Amino acid sequence: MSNHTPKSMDAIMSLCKRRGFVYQTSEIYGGINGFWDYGPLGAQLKKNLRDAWWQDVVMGPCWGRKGPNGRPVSVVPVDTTIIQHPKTWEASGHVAGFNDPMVDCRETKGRYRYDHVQVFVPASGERGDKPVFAYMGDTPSEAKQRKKAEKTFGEVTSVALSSLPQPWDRVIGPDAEKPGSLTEPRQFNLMFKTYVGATAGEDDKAYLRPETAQGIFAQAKNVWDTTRVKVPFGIAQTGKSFRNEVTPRNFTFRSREFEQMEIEFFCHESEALAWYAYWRDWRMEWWKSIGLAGDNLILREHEADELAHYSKATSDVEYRFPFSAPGYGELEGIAYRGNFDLSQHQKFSGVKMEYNDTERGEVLPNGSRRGERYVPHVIEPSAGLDRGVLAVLCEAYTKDESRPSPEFMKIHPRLAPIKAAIYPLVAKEGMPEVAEKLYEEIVQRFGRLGFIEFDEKQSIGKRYARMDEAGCPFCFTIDGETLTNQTVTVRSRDTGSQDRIGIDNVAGFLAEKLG
RNA sequence: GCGGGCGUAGCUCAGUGGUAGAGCGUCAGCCUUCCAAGCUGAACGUCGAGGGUUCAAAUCCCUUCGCCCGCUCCA
Repeated sequence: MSNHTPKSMDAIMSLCKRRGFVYQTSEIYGGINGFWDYGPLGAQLKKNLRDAWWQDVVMGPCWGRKGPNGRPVSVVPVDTTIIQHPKTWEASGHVAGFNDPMVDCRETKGRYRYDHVQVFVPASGERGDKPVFAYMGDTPSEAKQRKKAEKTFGEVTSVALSSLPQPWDRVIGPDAEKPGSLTEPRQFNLMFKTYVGATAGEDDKAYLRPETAQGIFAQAKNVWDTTRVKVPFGIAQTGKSFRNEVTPRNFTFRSREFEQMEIEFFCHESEALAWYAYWRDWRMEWWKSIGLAGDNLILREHEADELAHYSKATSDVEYRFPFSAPGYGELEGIAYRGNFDLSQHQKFSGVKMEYNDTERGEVLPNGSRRGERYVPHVIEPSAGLDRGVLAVLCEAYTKDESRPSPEFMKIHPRLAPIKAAIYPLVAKEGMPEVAEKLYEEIVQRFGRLGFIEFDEKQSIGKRYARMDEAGCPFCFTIDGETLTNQTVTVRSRDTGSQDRIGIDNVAGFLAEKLG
């Protein structure tokens, strides 16, 4: 199982196109880098995944399991705008973080964050005409360059590249052999910029959000002021975000426009680590429950040196995509962010982000509590919806040359865009009429979950094969026997097996299988 | 952003200077009482786009866009 050959990404992409899961955006104009559209089946698949998340996170959080405080988990939704006050992104750190100047190396083609490049220079300060040695901290270049520098100068000291005057003719790049290969620093704007107002100028510039999280943080106070929620509780949101990725790559995995499913779960600092572990473990189970079971899915705890400065713990749910194998690509990050974000908004907006927790503090004579005011800590399970769809597609793609349909999609019934197909075995002897009647009943009952197919054309094998590629889990076929004993066959996509059930039991069968 | 590969029908690909092709899919008809994706037929292409060379360009040259792979990046 663990050493199966990776699936072909090309084959998956071909199937996605020809069955209408994913198309390239603006394809008739030659496409545009980093943007993808969903076709009919893809749009429904994506909606089903989003709905599954919403159902399990907002409507019935964590499958009704109690939290570490012994109470049901409480989560409420919001829907915030893509364009927000520009100060939002100053507070969040994105304006700074998304504007990192980079330097390139002409010799090695390497690229480095300008403010992270250090240089070994003589400790004496006497440099003369000799070259100095640039490096990136905590990379192999550090030891290597230090060795060379010490050989040249003896005792060395480290200064920031930015402290040296340009052009850097005598600077040897971190991985280069010759001096003078580093370019001037260049700005990369990773946030999409736009202008608010029809006659807007530079003063009216705004950004398309690079994450949905900040809309939640910015409205957290409104939510606890107006909705009677009590800490601990979560706020959830799905929606589009935008990042001008340097290198969009790997089909839809790194797109410039993408959809997130984010939870910010607010709690008291003393309970935060327990909640962190709770969310981390449940989110992992959730991904398994929608069909990503097996060794392609892992939960990876970040090492201390990998953590953002404000995070006390972070883990990723990762999937082994065909293009990342044998490595993994991130589906969801679960981060304990302290109270960094709310504190930042408090600082930048001047609005107090403190929650008045009336269940804490000393007990007063009348039996109530004095209360405790604090800026809540937050656990952030942040998932990529499009990445989830991609993982589901990759996991579902199955090749079996022994079948009439050598390629088919084993999409979990809960997510499958086509839930069921109703077929007359042949288009005669009254079978189409019976099938149509069943079809109408099934559409009535299950049509809100996904597509229900009806088809009486061509041979039954051809129709089954077509459903295999579309990922439809069950086909119900009306045959001659149906007319005499009121039974139909259920043909299962994954095994090709057939079972007879009563025509009256079809709805019950689907209700059980579709969840 | 750099380097490499690729771009011809919905999909997979053949065609390397001289009338745009195949298989699959799609559609129609036939056949078919459970894999018959079988049979017959049909539709579908400014050969990614723009420019150039040539009597003639899918084919050669330049530019550009997109996809894939490797670097780089991923707050």
